[in-house]
Amino acid sequence: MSQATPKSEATRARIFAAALRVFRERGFHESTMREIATQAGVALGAAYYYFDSKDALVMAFYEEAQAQMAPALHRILAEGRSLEQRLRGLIGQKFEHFAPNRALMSALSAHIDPNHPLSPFSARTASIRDADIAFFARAVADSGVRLPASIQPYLPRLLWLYQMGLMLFWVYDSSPKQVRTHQLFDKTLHMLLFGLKIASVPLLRPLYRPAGELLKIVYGESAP
Amino acid sequence: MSQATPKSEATRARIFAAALRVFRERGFHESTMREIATQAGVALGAAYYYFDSKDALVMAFYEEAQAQMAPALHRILAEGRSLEQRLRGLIGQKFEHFAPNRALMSALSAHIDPNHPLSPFSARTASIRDADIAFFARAVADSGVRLPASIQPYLPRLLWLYQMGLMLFWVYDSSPKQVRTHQLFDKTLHMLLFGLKIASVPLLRPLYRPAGELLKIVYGESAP
DNA sequence: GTCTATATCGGGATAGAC
DNA sequence: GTCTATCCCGATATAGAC
Repeated sequence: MSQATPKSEATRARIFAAALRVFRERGFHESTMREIATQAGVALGAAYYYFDSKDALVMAFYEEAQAQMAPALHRILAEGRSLEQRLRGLIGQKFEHFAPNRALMSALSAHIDPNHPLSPFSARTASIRDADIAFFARAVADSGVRLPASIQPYLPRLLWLYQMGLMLFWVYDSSPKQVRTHQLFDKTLHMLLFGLKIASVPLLRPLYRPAGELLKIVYGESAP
Repeated sequence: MSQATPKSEATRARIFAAALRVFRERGFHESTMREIATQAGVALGAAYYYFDSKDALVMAFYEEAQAQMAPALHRILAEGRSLEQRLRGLIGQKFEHFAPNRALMSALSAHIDPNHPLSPFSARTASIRDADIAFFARAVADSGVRLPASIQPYLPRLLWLYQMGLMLFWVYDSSPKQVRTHQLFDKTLHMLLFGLKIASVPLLRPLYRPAGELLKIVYGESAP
């Protein structure tokens, strides 16, 4: 997007930092590009020179977050042994990382529309999403989880979706310190692991076929 | 808000109709109040006289939809005997009713934020939501479904949530005639009914307690 | 009470001067 | 690369016609 001229890189960083500051204080919607520019000590036009739109600042935020979290996520996968430890670690790390910007996140989660560039399901965010799903794939990989062949390949994507649901709940969780989310996380994680454990039980056979077909439908061509 | 003077009622209706027309053509975000007013043959001020904001037009759309659908939903409940028939009927009716405005709906489903007035989870839409959930309560009422006491009371709200999830998928389903949604509906409905049937099986006991606690947490005070 | 006309403001985005 | 000026739009407000 822009070459790393030290000078320009510094200006860009200053604008980005100012944006995060303003977003945190005011919330996304109430923040204005004018104020961001002022806070960064540049003119409005300069802000638009570096970031095509207010949304572009958010994309930068996403990308930075992913880059910053990656080492911690790798460490968690390496250290954790059980699927439970790993999932708890991965998802917990996200909560921790995004906590300071929870207010900002809430403005963003508004974008469920897969056609909106900022949506976690959009084409624009595909690379971020795929990299993220890959972490879940690694978490499952040598965990000994066995599912019907029609379902197994979708597990990483389903776990990612589960995480997104938790994040969505978290973002709008007004309980002190978001305890409700953490309780929800705890309970659902146990239910999930129990579900995986009993998935091969004969009683549940009638669920396999429709579940497999369903996943094929949902992940048919486009990919929420 | 405004008394039913025939004259004023007609103007209001004209503006409302124009808004829906413009929304359908342009999409919600791209529609302007100026164009809606022009299309309705009134001045901008008149549009704002009847509708406080662009969002108010959407609220009116929601309310009108509910009022228009109510008779059909009652009929479906009266005619249908099994839970399956009823759920299929209720949810199918929604799809049918909203089909002409699917593009508009997609712009609206962007509002997941419970704090946003237009969100299906907001305080502002509570009465619509409650009335809607009541239909699901009636669908369950004499259907013979038996769940653990810690879960049973939440069933109508969960079914409503299930419906909202389907609608969300539908709204962004780009497959021809939204076949994918209808396949998804079919499969998940069967899985759901099977799940309800086997819910009391001893094997699944370990799921009751966390599930009950979880629902208590989620529906604790605020009510998504 | 119903509506027009118009002015104003804040804010996202762009064009062109420098 | 950066700034100034400008446009467009949602929203609000107001004065006044009928």
